[in-house]
Amino acid sequence: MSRTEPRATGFIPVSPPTLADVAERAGVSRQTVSNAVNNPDLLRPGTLERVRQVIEEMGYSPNRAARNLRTRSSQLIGLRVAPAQEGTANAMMDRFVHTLVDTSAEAGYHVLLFAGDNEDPVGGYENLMRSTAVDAFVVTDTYLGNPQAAWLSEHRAPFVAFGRPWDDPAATHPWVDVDGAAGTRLATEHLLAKGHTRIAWIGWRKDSPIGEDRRAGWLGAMHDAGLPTTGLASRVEDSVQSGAGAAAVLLDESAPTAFVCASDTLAMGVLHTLWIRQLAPGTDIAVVGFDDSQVAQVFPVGLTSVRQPLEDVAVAIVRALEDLLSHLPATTSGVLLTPTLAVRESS
Amino acid sequence: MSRTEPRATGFIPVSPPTLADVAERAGVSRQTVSNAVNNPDLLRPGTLERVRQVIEEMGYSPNRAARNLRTRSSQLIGLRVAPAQEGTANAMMDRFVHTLVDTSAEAGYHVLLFAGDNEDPVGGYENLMRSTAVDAFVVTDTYLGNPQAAWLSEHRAPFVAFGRPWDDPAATHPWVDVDGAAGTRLATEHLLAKGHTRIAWIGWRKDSPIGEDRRAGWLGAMHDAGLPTTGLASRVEDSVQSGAGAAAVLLDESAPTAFVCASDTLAMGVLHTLWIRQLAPGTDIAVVGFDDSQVAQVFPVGLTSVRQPLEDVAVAIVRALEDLLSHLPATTSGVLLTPTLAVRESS
DNA sequence: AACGACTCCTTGATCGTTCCAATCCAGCTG
DNA sequence: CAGCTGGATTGGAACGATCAAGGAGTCGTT
Repeated sequence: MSRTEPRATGFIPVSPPTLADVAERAGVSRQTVSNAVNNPDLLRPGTLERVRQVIEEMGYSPNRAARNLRTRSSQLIGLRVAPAQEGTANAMMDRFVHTLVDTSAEAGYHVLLFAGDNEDPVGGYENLMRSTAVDAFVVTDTYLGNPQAAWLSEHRAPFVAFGRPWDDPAATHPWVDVDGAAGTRLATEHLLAKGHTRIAWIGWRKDSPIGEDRRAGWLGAMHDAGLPTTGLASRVEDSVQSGAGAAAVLLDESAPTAFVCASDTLAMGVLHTLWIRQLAPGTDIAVVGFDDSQVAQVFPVGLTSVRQPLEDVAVAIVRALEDLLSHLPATTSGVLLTPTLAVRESS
Repeated sequence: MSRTEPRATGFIPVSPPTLADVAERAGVSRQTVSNAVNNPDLLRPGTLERVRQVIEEMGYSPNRAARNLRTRSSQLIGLRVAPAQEGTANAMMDRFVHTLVDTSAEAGYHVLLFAGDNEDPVGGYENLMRSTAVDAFVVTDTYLGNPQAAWLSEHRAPFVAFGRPWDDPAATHPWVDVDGAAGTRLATEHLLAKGHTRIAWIGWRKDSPIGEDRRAGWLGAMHDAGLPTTGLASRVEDSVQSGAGAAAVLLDESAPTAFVCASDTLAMGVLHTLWIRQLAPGTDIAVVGFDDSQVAQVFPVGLTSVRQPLEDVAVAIVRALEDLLSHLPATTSGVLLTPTLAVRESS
């Protein structure tokens, strides 16, 4: 009687079996089937086996909408994707999304992408939260003082940030980040070990906390080695042209033998300048980039680059999400991971 | 009475308002509120206005799970992401996903990413379909004779493919693809217009229908121009090294003045060889790649490349999905779009 | 023999929405 | 004025799962 007549008619796709269908066929109650799926321990082994077999036979999977409605959870994690824009190297995001999807799948979650609107950055979040479409969010762009983290905190929406709360160290939300300073320190020490002493820095303008963090790693390593840094640093915007320009100026004025850059994009610029000047990367002048992007890997001269452990970031984020959603007291509020160095021909 | 006491207690996030809450406050029935949201035309203007105001006041959004359960649709589109793997240039996928998310948002859909397992390529699809978690799928990797399209067709799962059904021209599912041959023809004709006559081809092995398609564009353009092609083509696997090797051989044996490549990866290899031989791309030898990937854009010498109209692909896919899900007769089964040429310094 | 404790399973209610059929009401017709 | 029409609104049922109680049945204890 749960399978009324009109449901099986016509060429319209036949509805999948329900809990009640399985129950009837197995000669047990709905709840028992439910338990077979969600709490197998509650059933006697014999019953469990029988129910499982019927489930298999009928190809039953719990209807997600019904389950979501009842349990008030969707097993979905929302991830905002910025509007498609040209040029910006988001190959890193690609790697991150892949690992996030893989990792959260293991924890029983799927990833829901939603469109971001630059005009109204929190609109998408609000919508999904109010309609209880996702259980939590992963927020990735916490760098510029964007209002998302604050807004989500205020509205008590569960979320984990990829990126430290730079502007508000007192923020209480969980976050995972990569230690940029440790990365550039790694790069600089690698160059020091190779015998370089005049190691230049090309980074971003002062208003980027991430940029300042990365710069600090270079500066610290140089100071620890007792080396001077005056005239060896420059701050430009993140583009190939700017990187090329900065490299040209530094080469003319300070004669460095190596460059550490805040991004692969800037490093590309350096390589460009070297190329024009007929200097061989790696032999004449060493170059290290940041992010280990696609370009670093395929460039005719492989670019040594600081590589973020995005797999570990994804794992940490998913773990934080699980803690958050199980209403456990958060184990820790922030996790800081250390990058590695992918060494190639350019250094 | 719909708002029982315990719901508003404690620090546990207060439940969002429901249809019934809005109805009570507005002094109308649930159904009327529902109509205000979904079928405004059915309401008298005055009523509509009043209900809308209450909705606004209370910050009401329909609960997605409940709606999904009742309507048997989730407004979600499933997209499988291949397991994270190193090296393969999927920056194109990145661009595609962005535009797909944007486009489907306009049509009221979100994109659900799910993990793919190489062992069991259809497992993820089956799961989501049986649990009615998504309304349809977008399948992107139809190149190698993978079983997904066939499996989905067989199980009557709604889906649209990005990529032609090469192995089965009789397949009836909707698809959208980019005309690779037209792209390489465009590239070749661009080079012909620049005065080149000895234009070489570096492509993939014969078992790739996409590769053969792209090759055909070059071949056709050369034939149409009455130019010989013997000794000017080579087939290798898709890697920088292979491209570099092929370029070296071709330069030695056939003295081409230009290269058309089946991918940016191969074009990178060509540039590498030119670099080693101190030949200037663009002035000495012209090079054209395929996909307009990140590397093409930032390479010290900008790489001319065939650019797939991924935005248009996304739009066409979403349109096909809408047709499919509204149970309209599909307007057309397949859509073939023409790429453009992004001209840079290398040609 | 009665009782509680425990295991295993079942029953009714519920989540929040939309579908369906029924009802109300004003305006028109004959 | 009854009868009809059609637009606006309503109440009950259903979607398919889980939750919260409650019943059998078995066992050991008093």
